[in-house]
Amino acid sequence: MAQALAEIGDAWSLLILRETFYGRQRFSDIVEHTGAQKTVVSARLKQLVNAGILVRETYSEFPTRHNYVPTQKGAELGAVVMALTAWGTKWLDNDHQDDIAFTHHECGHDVALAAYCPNCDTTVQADQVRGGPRRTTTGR
Amino acid sequence: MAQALAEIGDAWSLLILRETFYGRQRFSDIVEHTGAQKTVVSARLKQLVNAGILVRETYSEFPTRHNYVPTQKGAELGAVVMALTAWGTKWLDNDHQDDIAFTHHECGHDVALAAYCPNCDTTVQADQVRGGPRRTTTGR
DNA sequence: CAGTATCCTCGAGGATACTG
DNA sequence: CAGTATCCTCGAGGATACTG
Repeated sequence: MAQALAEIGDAWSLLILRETFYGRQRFSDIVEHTGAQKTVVSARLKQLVNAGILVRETYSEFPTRHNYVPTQKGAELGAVVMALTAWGTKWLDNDHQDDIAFTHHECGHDVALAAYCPNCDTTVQADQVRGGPRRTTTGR
Repeated sequence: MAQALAEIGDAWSLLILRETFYGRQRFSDIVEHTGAQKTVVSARLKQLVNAGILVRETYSEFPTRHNYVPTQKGAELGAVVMALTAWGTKWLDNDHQDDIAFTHHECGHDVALAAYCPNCDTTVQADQVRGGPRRTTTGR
């Protein structure tokens, strides 16, 4: 997890990534919607492209226009965004202006994150989930 | 989500929180296992307690000993930790020394995060999930 | 629009030393 | 052990101006 956090960088990266999920994939859109400085967006975008989380696609040469599109690796950070959004919605008295909705493509309904136990083949309530160090053969 | 990120603070907070999930709830344990400076841990702990994510429990007066225990609000950040860990495991070639395992209390098996559609009453594959702005601003 | 180049400030966090 | 107090450095990011 520490490495995941290092790879993502910081909050700006996640905010930028969310914009690309929305379909806000152009530089100016991202700057406008995240409220970050252009220099910051520029730096994060580079970092995210470098990490293989986004790809830069040039869709117009004259004038120069790029889209920053999530890769598979980037798209799978959607779970992190979902978890964060769900938590914020539940625990923070925020306005939901900028919230992202994740919907089931087939039926159009909102999906939620849930813990799933492959053994019992059921979703598991949070209070039935225990966290602990993963035991490896290499030990401590 | 922006507010959630603000409330959490930064990567250190999440790393500290994970330790408390483990059961590493004492100051020195946290310092040792996160590798953060004592000043940093002290600051983050204060911030997390203040945000209602952790509570400080004194379990010994002489000598002074405290446990930092996740509240319900804090425990529910487990989903964020799970999402981050799962992503790191899949996409980063890391060593899993410090990984946290989340298990189904009833059967002891590992649980995974999944998107769940209440409408269809099924878990939904990632590629069947679409993200979009919640407020109907017509998308573009 | 889509950035890069500079300058400058300010605060986070490392190191170290101290207290209860 | 469980922190707090200081000092100091260094780099992130705001402001502003520039290029293609």
